Amino acid sequence: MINIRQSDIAKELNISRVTVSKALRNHPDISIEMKKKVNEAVKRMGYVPNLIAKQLNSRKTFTIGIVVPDLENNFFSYVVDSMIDYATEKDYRVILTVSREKESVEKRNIENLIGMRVDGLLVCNSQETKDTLIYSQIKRMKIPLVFFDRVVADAGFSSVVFDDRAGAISSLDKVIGAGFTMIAHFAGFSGINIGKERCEGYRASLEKHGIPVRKDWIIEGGYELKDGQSSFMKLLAQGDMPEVIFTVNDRVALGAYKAAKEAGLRIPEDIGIFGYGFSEITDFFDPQLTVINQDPRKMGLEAIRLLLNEIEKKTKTGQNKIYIEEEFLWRKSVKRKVKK
Amino acid sequence: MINIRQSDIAKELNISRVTVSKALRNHPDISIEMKKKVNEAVKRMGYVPNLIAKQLNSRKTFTIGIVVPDLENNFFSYVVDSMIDYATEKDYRVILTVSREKESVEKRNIENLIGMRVDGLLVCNSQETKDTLIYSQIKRMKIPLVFFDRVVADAGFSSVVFDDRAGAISSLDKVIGAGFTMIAHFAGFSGINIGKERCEGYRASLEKHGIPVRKDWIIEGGYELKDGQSSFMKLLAQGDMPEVIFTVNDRVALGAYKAAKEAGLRIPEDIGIFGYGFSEITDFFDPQLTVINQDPRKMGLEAIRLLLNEIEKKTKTGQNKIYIEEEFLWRKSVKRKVKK
DNA sequence: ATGAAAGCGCTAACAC
DNA sequence: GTGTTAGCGCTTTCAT
Repeated sequence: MINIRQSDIAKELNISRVTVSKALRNHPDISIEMKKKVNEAVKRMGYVPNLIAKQLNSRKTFTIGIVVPDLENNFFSYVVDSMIDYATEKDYRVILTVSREKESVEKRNIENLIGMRVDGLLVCNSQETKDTLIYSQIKRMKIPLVFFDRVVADAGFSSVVFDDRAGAISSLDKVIGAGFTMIAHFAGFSGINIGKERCEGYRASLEKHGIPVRKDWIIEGGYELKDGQSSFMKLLAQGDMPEVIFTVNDRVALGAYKAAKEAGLRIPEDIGIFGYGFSEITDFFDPQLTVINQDPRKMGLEAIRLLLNEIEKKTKTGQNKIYIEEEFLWRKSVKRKVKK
Repeated sequence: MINIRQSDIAKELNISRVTVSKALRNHPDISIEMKKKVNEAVKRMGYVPNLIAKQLNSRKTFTIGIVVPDLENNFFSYVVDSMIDYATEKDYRVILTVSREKESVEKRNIENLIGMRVDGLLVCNSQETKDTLIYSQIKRMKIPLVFFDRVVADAGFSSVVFDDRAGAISSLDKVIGAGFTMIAHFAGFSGINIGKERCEGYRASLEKHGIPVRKDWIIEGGYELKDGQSSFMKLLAQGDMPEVIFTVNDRVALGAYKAAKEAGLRIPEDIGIFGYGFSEITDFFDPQLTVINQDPRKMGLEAIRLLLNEIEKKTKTGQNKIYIEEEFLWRKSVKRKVKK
């Protein structure tokens, strides 16, 4: 690698390195002719300023560190995309790391990013994450950090999350409002937060409308396609079918689609299906999934916005909790019984 | 932001900063007891080494700069994911930039990454990119660079690409081998490289098997869903339907799906559809698309592997051209007429 | 208007 | 074993 330095330009022009530095930063000290000369030499010699050196003595890197659990999950790739978009607009760079849902990797990534002296961190925890020591250290070091989607509670950092319980309730309200009362739920595992809140919302809405909550219609499984399939099979085996199924996420919904079709049931004529997800993916479903849409771009944007504000001290650090509104998109996979 | 430096530890322990530096790097000079003392202080005081300073005098950053045109395109997010995977494994970091298919942004991103003194670059050009000046400069600076997917030819860099023409031919061969002769093609625009090669492959295979190429069965459109729909409508309007449609990519295929279903045609019973794409997405199609699979992870992995080898001088720079094999996945959207 | 000196946090080379 | 000196490429005083 060949690198031209300011001092090379200085030598070439027989001036001091400081003059070059000032000229490059358009310092009023320097005469216009000199600036012209310098800029010319810069082009001619192919000088590219060394940001590392600049960062070292400014103690500001214009770099944001991102930690996501997994990029294979398209949700996160959209989140990251929107973050980079905004960062670029504001002249920040992004170092992207992936934890593969491993607590140890998450920790290593964060240490690495701190070592790089990023100006701030955007973190979505891995599913494993229990040990919050590193976060209290970040707090002590006063490094701005914003959690998104998954949060270490009580660590004293700002966060951007969805309000799952509220989203579930308002969606169920709509489905019930459209004339349905027989609604099953393919839940995740009640252990994990995400599944719990959605399930609670489901129960709350039914109760609100005086619809009895049937235990045999809440089927706990996992969060993957196969879980949707097996839950559907289980439901079918029980014999007593609901009109609509509310699924904990889009992969489970797709599993339900497959199982339903294999059982010769049409969607939405024979069985309606809706659930959590995000529109970019569920667009592909046939029929398009009626979805409680969690917009990854909104989340990414709010998170990095908040972080940059905290970095630039426009907002108090660690005090903000933003809820991203979920949007209910009524599409093809559920058919209204009652007109709006 | 609060940062502890080696000198702070030195002061605390009443020793020289150099001793700290050496102890931290486990230098044989230093006694075991001293190392213990230092490491203890490190923990206690929350010292995190400043990589910026380290990079400045080692002139090595262990950082790779990536430029992709667009992360919304899931293909690229998988590519990036696999790159980060491998980079992390080899203790490299990744700065990720997105050009949004803009030449100007691509250029700015690259300059930025060079300024950060990344050890190497992984670049997929924007669709606009014409001006190759920056690439000749990179060549002059001897910065290792590997192009992937889209390449600036003759810039003297290594590259990793798919061999579209070959992939199309071998796939068409298989479809023809399964008993089909009436095969239409929804092409992109012949102006763009990607569409051209695929179309050439289509023609070449038909000709090889003595099947006349019908001009009215090569329908040029764009690369988006709506283009697949309109191409299908056009085909339908012509009245003379093929048995199978070969589409230039998966979005066009999905458009064809939609239009076919609306026209009351069943896939694959009434019409078969297959095309370029990648399996992660086309899995969602109903029925699953028979696809010429371009594996993004393979591409990402080969690209960063090659780059790291060039960085570490295990391979000559700029001399390698790797073709990623495309894999034909025979799935549900085309039904064999003849047994294998 | 131009330049000399000092320092950002770290490491390599060379004393003691 | 431990410490001193110098330098990575840049910027920020402060002289001239």
